[in-house]
Amino acid sequence: VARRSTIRDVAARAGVHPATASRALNPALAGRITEETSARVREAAQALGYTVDPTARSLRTRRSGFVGVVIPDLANPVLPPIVRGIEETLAAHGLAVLLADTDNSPEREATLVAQLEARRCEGLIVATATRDSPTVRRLAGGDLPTVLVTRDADGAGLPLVAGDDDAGVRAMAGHLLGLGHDRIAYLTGPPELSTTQTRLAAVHAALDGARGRGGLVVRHGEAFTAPVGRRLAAELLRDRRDVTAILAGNDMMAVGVYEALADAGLRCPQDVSVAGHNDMPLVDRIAPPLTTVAIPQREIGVHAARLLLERLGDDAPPPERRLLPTRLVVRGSTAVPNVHASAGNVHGAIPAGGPH
Amino acid sequence: VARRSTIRDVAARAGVHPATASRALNPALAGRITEETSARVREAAQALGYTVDPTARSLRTRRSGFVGVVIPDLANPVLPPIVRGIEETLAAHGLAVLLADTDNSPEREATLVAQLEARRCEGLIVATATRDSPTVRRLAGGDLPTVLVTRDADGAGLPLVAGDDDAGVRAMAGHLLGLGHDRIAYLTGPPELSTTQTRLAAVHAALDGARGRGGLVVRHGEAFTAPVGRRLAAELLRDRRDVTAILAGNDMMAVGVYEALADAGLRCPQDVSVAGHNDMPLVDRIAPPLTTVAIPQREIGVHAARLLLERLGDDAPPPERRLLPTRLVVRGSTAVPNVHASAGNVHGAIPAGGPH
DNA sequence: TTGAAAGCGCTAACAA
DNA sequence: TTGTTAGCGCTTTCAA
Repeated sequence: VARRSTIRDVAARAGVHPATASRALNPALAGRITEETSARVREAAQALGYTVDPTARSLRTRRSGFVGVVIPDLANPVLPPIVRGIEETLAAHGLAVLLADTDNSPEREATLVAQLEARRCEGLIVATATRDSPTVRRLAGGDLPTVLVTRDADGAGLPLVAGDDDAGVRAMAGHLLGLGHDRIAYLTGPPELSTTQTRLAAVHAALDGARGRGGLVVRHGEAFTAPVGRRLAAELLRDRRDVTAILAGNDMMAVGVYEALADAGLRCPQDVSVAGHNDMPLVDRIAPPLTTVAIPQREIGVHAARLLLERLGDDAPPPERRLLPTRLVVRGSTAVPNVHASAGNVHGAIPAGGPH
Repeated sequence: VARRSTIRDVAARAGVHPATASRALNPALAGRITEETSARVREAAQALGYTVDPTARSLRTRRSGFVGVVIPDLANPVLPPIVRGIEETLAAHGLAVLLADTDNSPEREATLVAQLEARRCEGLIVATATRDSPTVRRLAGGDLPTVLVTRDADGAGLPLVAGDDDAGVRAMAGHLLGLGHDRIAYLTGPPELSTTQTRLAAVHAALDGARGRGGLVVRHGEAFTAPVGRRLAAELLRDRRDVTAILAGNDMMAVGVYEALADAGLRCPQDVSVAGHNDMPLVDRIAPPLTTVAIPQREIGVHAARLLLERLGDDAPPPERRLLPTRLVVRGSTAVPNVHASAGNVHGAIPAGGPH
């Protein structure tokens, strides 16, 4: 096994001092070195197959070249495209991604963030935030550049990139009102998540004033999953058989709502309209195809990475909240209330709003 | 911003030499140090909030604590659970995951693997292998411990963890034969992937001898995607209207087949049965629910990580090919040929085979 | 523009 | 069991 060649080997071969070789190989120092010397060094490096040892460089420069990405659960279909967007963007800037999956546990979040700090990450992109996460609060106070994605933390003042849920949910509410619904239920997740709060606030803003007051029922569940959606919908249908539309906090919950409707012998959309949020893969193929709000996942990742890159620079701009445009996607799960739909379902996509 | 404390600070506070402090903090050296000294050092470390600098340690020990995970496309729903399994298992052993997404490009594969090597990863888990990947061939010859997942490389002799596709496909073929199908088509991906080869070989083994010879038609496409599945199925139906069952290389292709059938005015499963492979999320909710082969994704990740951990040790065992049991999942997309199905669809899961 | 010297923080080898 | 010494490979002063 041949020993890996070092900067000394390169220097020796080029007949210069290691420091000179180092400088010749550093693009930032171009111009401060003779082109001839530089060429000789590059040639030597090439011949020896030299690549810099990032560990040694890190030790010296105090820059690790790593960014930590903290996610709640990679199996959540919203996240992979976001992670991809982050990874691509950072890789283009020579930064590598250290992936940490907390499995939705605050304790694991604390541990993993501590480990990422110990590994001297240059920055963090955090998708795990609960509104009151102590770990995130600590990060907000510290000097490790941090950007939140998808989920916000109260009062932390950290930069955030997310879909414009407010506009998306308002567009969805408008769509339902336009169809003539006035007994609408909103099934959502735990209040600890900003996602829950933001979407719920938008629902209230859009529906509280509309038509006969009291037309909106809200139910919280402990997670954004199909089983929880099913349970909430079942309970709802027991109490309030008169609802004409059920808005789910996300697509998985909507799938659970489908089950509860089937259990109750109700048809979607003829008896009850259902809508989701996220537009995850295959929801356009389920029965009925789900009306939902699409969020620009990869773009969210790209923008989060860009925001972090900005903050890694010398003059970090003030924390920015960047909300990317969502899109209302109308499919077959929503229809005019109490009317037997017969013709083909409406398909289409309507912009729901831009950054604000 | 307070300077981070170093081992020297800890040593000074504990009144010992830095080397002693280092030893006291190293669990592997327990017993070779006075318990009293050790306690004093730990106390000092605690008081100062000391955490070792992994960069400096790496430089000295020549171990980075990183494992590179190279995947073709994180947006492919099969992969996230595998990555999770890997990440969890390695994290439990103090190893961090460096994620690299090649976007299915051999060039990016080469570049990213080179970068992971440059970063001194201790090992690699590679899911991008094409059967003849030069990059993977080079890794097989080198001394960087490498484990392949899901996709094998010809003659590289590298350890591999994957689902037992052979058993899974044979079980599926048996299921179709059992229903009475004899005009069966297999739509699959590019021959460069071992996935294609393995599954195709199993299809041949199970179907070539069965019933009237010539009953099997095979078509290759350039990718395992819905549009490709749709195109292949459309072409197939143009040439061979008599097929009674279409076996798709994976679930996404199967979804494309659904579209082609609808385009051709054919019903599934009444006119043509369709089956997939992978059992990705929501294929149980599409219309009709897809019969498919489930693969133990997270388990594959866990075993890949374990195999790598073994090889990181001093006495690496010989390369092992570990195939994990798959499961035939029968849903509503397969039925007896040429019979109008009316009753509820069959649901169930049958073990398809174990490791061999 | 280049060379010399030093040191990032840690731990392995050797000595006591 | 502990201390001493040295050096991992690199880059950045400082001096020429």
